[in-house]
Amino acid sequence: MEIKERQLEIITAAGEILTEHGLAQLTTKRLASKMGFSESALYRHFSSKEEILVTMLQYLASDMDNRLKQSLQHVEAPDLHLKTVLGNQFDFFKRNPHFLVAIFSEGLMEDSEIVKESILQIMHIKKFHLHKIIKKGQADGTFTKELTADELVHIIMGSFRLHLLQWWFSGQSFDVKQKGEKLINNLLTLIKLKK
Amino acid sequence: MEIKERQLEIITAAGEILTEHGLAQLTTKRLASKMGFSESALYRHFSSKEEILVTMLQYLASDMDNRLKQSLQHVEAPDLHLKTVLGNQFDFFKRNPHFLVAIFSEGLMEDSEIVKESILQIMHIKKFHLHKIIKKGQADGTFTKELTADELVHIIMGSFRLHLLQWWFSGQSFDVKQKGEKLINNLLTLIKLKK
DNA sequence: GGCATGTTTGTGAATATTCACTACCTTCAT
DNA sequence: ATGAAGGTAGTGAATATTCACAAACATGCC
Repeated sequence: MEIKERQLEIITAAGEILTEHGLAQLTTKRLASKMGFSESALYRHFSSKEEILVTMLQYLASDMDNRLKQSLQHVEAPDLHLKTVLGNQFDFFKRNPHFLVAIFSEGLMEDSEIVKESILQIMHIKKFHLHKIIKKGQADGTFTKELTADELVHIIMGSFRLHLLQWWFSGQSFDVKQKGEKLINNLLTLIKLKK
Repeated sequence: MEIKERQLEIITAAGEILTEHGLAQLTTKRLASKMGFSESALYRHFSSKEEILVTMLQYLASDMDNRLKQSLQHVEAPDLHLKTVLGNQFDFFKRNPHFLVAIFSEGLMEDSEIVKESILQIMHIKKFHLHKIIKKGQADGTFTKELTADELVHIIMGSFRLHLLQWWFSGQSFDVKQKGEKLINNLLTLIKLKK
C-alpha cells in the first residue's frame, strides 16, 4: 500500500473526528475544515469519501499486522506473550484513540461493502495472531485444553473489546492500559493450568 | 411507561429497519413508508425522531428487566441459573433480532444524550442481574473466587456481546441459541470450581 | 333521531439545512 | 509552461420537521 504523506494527515484527521465527534460528524466539510483547506481540496487526494475510510482502515490493518508480527518474533512463554501482545494493543489505542473506530465501527459498515470488508479484515488479523499464541500455550501445557483454542480466543477477544468499549463510553477517562493489564491477568487466571 | 399500540407498531418497524438496513437508512421517509402512511403522520404519535428512538430503547429496557427479574424468582443452582438467563437472552434476540440494535448501537449514541443514556441503562440492567447470580454462586462455592464478581461479569458479558456481534455480522446465518449454549458451557467450565 | 362540537389520525406541500461531489479558476514551484 | 495543490461557487439529492387541511369517529345536547 503506497500512501502519501498528505493522505496520512487526512486519514488521521478523519480518525480524530470519528473518535471525538462520531460517525455522523465525519463530513467532507468538517474534515476539510480540520485540515485547514476547502472541501474540494480533499478530492485532490482521494476520489471519494469511501476511499478515505477504506484507506484509513487498511492503513490501520497493516500497521496492526506489523506490530503483531513483530511481537511474535521474540520467543516467550505463551502467557507472557499474551500479556505482551494484548498490552501492546492497549498501548496503541491509548496513544491513538482515534483508531478505536475500527473496533466499534458497526455504523461504518453500513456505508459500503468495501468498508465492511476492511473492518472484518482487522478483526481477522487479531484473531489469527491470538490463535497462534493460544495454540502454542495449549501444546506446552500452559493453557487449559478443556476448551479449544478458538473458544478461548473468543472469550479473550470479547473481554478485550468490552474493555475498550467501556473506556470509549467513559470518554477515555481511565487508564486503559493499567486496567487492561488487570483484565489480562484475570483471563490468565482462568485459562492457565494450575500446577 | 404508557405506550400506545400504534407507537409500539412504529418502534417495532423502526427496529426492523435498523436491523435490516442499518442506522443510516432509518429515515422518517422509510419509516413512514414501512408503516404505510405519510411522514407527517409519524408526528401524530411522536414529537421527534429522537423520541422514537428513546421510546424504543426504553421499551426494550423495561421488557428485558422484567424477563430477567422473572427468571430470578425461581431458586436454582447458580450455574443452572446462569444458563437459563443467558439462554433466555439468546432466545429473545433470536425471536426479535431487530432489537439487536440496542446492543450494538454505538452509532446511535452520537445522536443525542438521551439516546446514549437509554443504551447505557440497558447495559447496566443486564450487568446488575448477572452480578447477582455470580455473587450467589461465589458464596455457595459454585464459582471461583479468584476473580471478583465484577471481573467475572465483565468476561461473561464481553463474550456474550461478541457472540451476538458475530451472529449479526454473519447475517444471522447460524443458530445463535445453540452456539450460544456452547459458549455458556465454555464459560462455566472456566469459572466453576473443580470439585 | 339529528346535529353541533371536538378529537384522532391521516394527507400533501413546503421549509431550511446538510450532504457528497464537481466545473472552473488561481497560485506557485520546478 | 506544466502540473500539483489549492479556492469559489455552485449542483442535485436527501434530511427532519411544520403547515393547513380533511375524513372518520365519538360525545353530548335538543
